[in-house]
Amino acid sequence: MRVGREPVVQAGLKLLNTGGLEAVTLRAIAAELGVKAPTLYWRFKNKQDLVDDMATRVLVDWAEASHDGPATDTWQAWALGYGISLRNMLLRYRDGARMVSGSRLTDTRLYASMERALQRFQSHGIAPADAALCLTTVYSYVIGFTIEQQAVLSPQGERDPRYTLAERDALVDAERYPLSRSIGPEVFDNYDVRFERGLRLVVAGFETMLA
Amino acid sequence: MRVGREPVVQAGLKLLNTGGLEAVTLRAIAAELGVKAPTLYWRFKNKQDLVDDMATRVLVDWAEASHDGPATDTWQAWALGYGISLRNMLLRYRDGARMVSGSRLTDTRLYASMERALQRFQSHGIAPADAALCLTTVYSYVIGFTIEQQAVLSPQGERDPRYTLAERDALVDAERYPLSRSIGPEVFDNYDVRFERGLRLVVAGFETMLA
DNA sequence: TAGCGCCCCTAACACTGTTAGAGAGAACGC
DNA sequence: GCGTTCTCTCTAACAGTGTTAGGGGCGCTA
Repeated sequence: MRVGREPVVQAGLKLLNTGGLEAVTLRAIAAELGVKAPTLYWRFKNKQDLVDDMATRVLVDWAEASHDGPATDTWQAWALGYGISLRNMLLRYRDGARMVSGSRLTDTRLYASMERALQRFQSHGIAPADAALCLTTVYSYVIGFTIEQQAVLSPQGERDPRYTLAERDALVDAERYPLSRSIGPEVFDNYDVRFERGLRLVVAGFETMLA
Repeated sequence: MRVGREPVVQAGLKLLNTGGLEAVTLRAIAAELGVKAPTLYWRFKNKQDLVDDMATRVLVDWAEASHDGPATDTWQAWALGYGISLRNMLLRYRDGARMVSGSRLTDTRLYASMERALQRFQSHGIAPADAALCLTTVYSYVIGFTIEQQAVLSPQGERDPRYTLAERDALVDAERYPLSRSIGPEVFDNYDVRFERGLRLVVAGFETMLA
């Protein structure tokens, strides 16, 4: 029992951050632990099993850290924090959103966190079924938005050269598509404020739906 | 000039539908066209270049078919149709959402469609910057939601055995997590109505934000 | 001491995307 | 008509991937 599951997951996350999802290879993870690739099959059924664990670990960290932290008086503020902290956690890892979106989450600690979230909504008079709609909608939005962002921007803020604003301007004919061109920064930049605006959209929509 | 880009893209989409994203391999595509794999490099810089074209073609089909079709009197109805038709198009291909989310879109016909969308919003007195917020938020939501759905459900409606409701119930302790357990169908089923509810959330939120 | 189960190894298989380089055949300039 | 060049496809190969089969050392227990 020298090399358990946990060190393998940690090595995988380290590789994820340095080289992205393509760099997460069984041989590289094994090398990180001073071991050969087939050894990993002693702990994991296959690679997807390992990646599932990596994704789950990221979400468990999120759920146990920020998620339950500050008690807010309104469910709106709490829902906003839910989405914002989720995105922040995904952004801490390169390709974090892509990894989580393609993985299966198993750890029951996630259900504990979900349970507390539903309780919180219920204490504000919101039924679990409605709360679930709000949470899953926010979740989908965060995943979709963050995948898009991480395809363009690295965690250090450097931009994929194929996605620069100048590149886009060269492609979009200013005379035929003036409106599309004018919203360039609105589509390719200011991710933080754009994300929060969209998130507020969702929460506000849920609010009006309850009424 | 026997094998152009277009037949290659079509062969790729065919393989995508029969075997999912993992089945889209250069050798398989080439075989589909009665040709060997290296030939594809005459038309495409690399595999990602090819997949980008596949994703773009799916979105162009969507934009030119349903998107501009029926003239609706309210922008709300139009925005709903935007999201619904986008999801429907993604669902027509296995792993459609995953493929689109990871690809770069280049065809300028997409900008033409975007331009018409912005015009439509403008004719209702909505500034392009605001319209862009609405469109990108809906887009992110659709991508995130559909990725999640396609990870669980095949286009023919059959379910990945690891994601059955019974499997979930076995994992979620009914005594400790009663609320989480009660929303099982709300999280694992009824994708169509759940999607539309979430979409209405977003549109309603944009509506209240304008006021 | 004998056996057994845990852990890690080497070797190999069937794939993948990708490149180098050769050759068939049409198109072009002289 | 001839030679050259360009377009397209091929074979062969490389480095790398996930994964499996099977061997062997080490420590525990009977």
